[in-house]
Amino acid sequence: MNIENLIKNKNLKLTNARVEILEKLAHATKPLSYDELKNSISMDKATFYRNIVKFEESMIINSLESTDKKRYFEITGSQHPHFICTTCDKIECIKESLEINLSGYIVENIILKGRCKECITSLLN
Amino acid sequence: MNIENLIKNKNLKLTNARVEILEKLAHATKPLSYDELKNSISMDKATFYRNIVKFEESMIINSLESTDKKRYFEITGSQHPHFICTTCDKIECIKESLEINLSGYIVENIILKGRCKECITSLLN
DNA sequence: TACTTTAATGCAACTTAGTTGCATTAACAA
DNA sequence: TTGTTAATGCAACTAAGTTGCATTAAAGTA
Repeated sequence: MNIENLIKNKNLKLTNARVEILEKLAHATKPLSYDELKNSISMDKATFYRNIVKFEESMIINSLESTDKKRYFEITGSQHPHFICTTCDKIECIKESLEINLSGYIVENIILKGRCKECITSLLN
Repeated sequence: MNIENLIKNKNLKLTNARVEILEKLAHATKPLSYDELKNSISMDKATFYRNIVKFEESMIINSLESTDKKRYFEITGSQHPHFICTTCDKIECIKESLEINLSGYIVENIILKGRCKECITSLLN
């Protein structure tokens, strides 16, 4: 599925801003914040955030709140857990699946907080 | 361990503000935000947040970021996962332990995001 | 293709959770 | 009791994200 169909299939108007945002997120290997995207996109931040709302309503993207007060955005699909390091604030995608079974709830996202490999190593030195 | 010892054992000065914050958090059944605490505490918000920093450094409390842009604080000890509902923003403590094994990382907190029982029920009606 | 409707956009002003500077006050060790 | 240092209150600030409004552009229709 290409970006244009991703937008059109949700009955959203195809605009440059929407294509730009989804192109960047589709090529990323981890969730990105507005702050990380702003230099490589050309729209106003109001447009960015209004499109983020539309994308989340349509479940094209999902987001998570980090320890640095920013929201991070990611294309939905092949959902996976995320790890947020409380020492360096880095966000990583976790490849291995984590078998959470919690009856009665619908779990959409798993976020683990703690110390990442690099921060554990530098603590030891 | 009472509140006063909790503070003194970390070599923090015993102040009214610190006792107040920890009293409230110790009696809570879920993590609380400044917004939820402000009417039952008597200090300025600057004092509140500066003490939060001290408490987190000393690992007396820990915190999590919710979907409502607020931080929620909780006494550390008997660590357990949390569930944040992406529909109603409610935070719940999860009783059952969730067996996460992720080699190389230190996992300090598990946060599950999704739909809570009440929001699933009201979706069906 | 031109026309029409409605939604998307840019800009600037705003909101609000959390932070900081500074003068004052209180904890606590000697 | 006093002296040192950290904690506090107040007010001003910061920054991620939101909103109002006038303008523009998408896309359905003739």
